[in-house]
Amino acid sequence: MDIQFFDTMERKKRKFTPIKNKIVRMYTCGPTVYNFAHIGNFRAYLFEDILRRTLEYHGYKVIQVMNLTDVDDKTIRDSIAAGIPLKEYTKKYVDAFFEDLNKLNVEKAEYYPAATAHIEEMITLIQTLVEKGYAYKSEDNSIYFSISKFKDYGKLARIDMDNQRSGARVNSDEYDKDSVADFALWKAWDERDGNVWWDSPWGKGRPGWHIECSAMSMKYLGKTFDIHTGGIDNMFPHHEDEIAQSESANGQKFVNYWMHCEYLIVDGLKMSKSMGNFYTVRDLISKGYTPQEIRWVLISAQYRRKLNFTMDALKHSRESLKSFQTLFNNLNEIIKSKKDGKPVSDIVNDYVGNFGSALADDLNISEALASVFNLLRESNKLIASEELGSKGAEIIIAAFHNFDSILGVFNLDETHEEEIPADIKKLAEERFAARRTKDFAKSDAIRKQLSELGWTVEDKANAYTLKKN
RNA sequence: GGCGUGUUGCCCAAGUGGUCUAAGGGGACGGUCUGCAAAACCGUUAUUCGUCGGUUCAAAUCCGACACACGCCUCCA
Repeated sequence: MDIQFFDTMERKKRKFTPIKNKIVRMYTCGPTVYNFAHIGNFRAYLFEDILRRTLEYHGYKVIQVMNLTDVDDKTIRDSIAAGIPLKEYTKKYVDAFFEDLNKLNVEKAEYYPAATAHIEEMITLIQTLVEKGYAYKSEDNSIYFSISKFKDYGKLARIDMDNQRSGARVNSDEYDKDSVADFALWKAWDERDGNVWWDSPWGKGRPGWHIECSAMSMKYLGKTFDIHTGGIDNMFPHHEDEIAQSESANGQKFVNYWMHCEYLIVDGLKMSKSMGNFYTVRDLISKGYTPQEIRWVLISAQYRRKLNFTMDALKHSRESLKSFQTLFNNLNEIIKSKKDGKPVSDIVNDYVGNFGSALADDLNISEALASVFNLLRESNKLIASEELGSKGAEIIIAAFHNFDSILGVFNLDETHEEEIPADIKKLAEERFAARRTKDFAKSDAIRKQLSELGWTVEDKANAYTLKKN
């Protein structure tokens, strides 16, 4: 099946063809580890996860790199403020990041290179740029990239530098740049950096932000690779600068497909670290939401659309997931029953086919989810009319396994049963007895009581089930 | 000032020239089932896609203008 992605560089959908047959080399911009990543960050990482899983679903092997930016203005500033060495300070957030990724069921990338572990590679790359005449040294021994030397500068973001505002403020430490948009490849040490510095041919200092991605992508993926992703805010200047550095140094195309994830907004407002209106994954978990619920909300809108995150949406995700779980429990019961039923493979194959082709079309998750919900409804219909046999139930469960290889939100492997506290169980038994003797007044009273305790009773002909509200 | 994006039912959200009297989810309402509920299922809920104009045999989909919202041009995914 053809896969197509919207390529930011060309601003249109393009058929995806990897450089090497069936192998996809992909670079995904990772976190700056100076704080807990927020759900806006995770929207981007989940987009990348869906991308990765979709490629794998369609038979590709993915080699993914995600960088960890563990040295920059903010990590230095905050570690000094906290009085903790940089390495130790960032480790806390690196660990937290992996914990959160794990909770959200994000597949592991092949490489998570840290910037501080690749200073040598960056220095080598900067040297190349200096030798080739793309970079210059300022009075304070910083090295800047001269965008006027790279005539394609602005091609990704479609920015014509001659037309830009020259910026209301220019940092005092950038006074000696040739042009305002020139960016640092190497920053000479100053006292604000404390004891954070590395030796270089230009004296002690530290790398600029953009250079790590050029150096590390080259090391792990080669000079030209297939896909580069990130949040849309990374498009300019970060990705533009990466292109300038990489293509100037290597004299060849940097990336074949650029994919950018739109913002997540919260209750209609832009969310960013600097505005402080952010939720972290751990915030939401401590409010009682599950990682699956969070994942469901964050993947449920197509990546190129703004996603408006609300608590309502989170609550709705709980309801949706619950109805799937109910179906899985019912299917598992039918499988155990070994009974005969109607053939289902035609209808299941249709929905599975639609699911795969929807995602192959620039990750159209909405259309893919429509298939998932359609199969949910069709399955419930078959169960309600008692037409579903154990063979059919197995086929349906297999289809949901197939969906979940990309969605990663279902709990399919075991029948999911809630822990029922003894006192709740006792009340429910009492109610069941009352109901059997047709003492409906008592039965209804206990049901109400249970509901207030957070449990819903569902009656069946000669049984009942308990579910958490 | 430059560049760019969006506007689809009560809410979320697909669809980007004919199969659209517009997928899917949520909500609301009515029904089936049930002692009553819950769950599940069925039905109803946009002849219409921000506004106006144009192109076309044909437009939510293309073009233009306008309105509103938002983003980037400041090391925020």
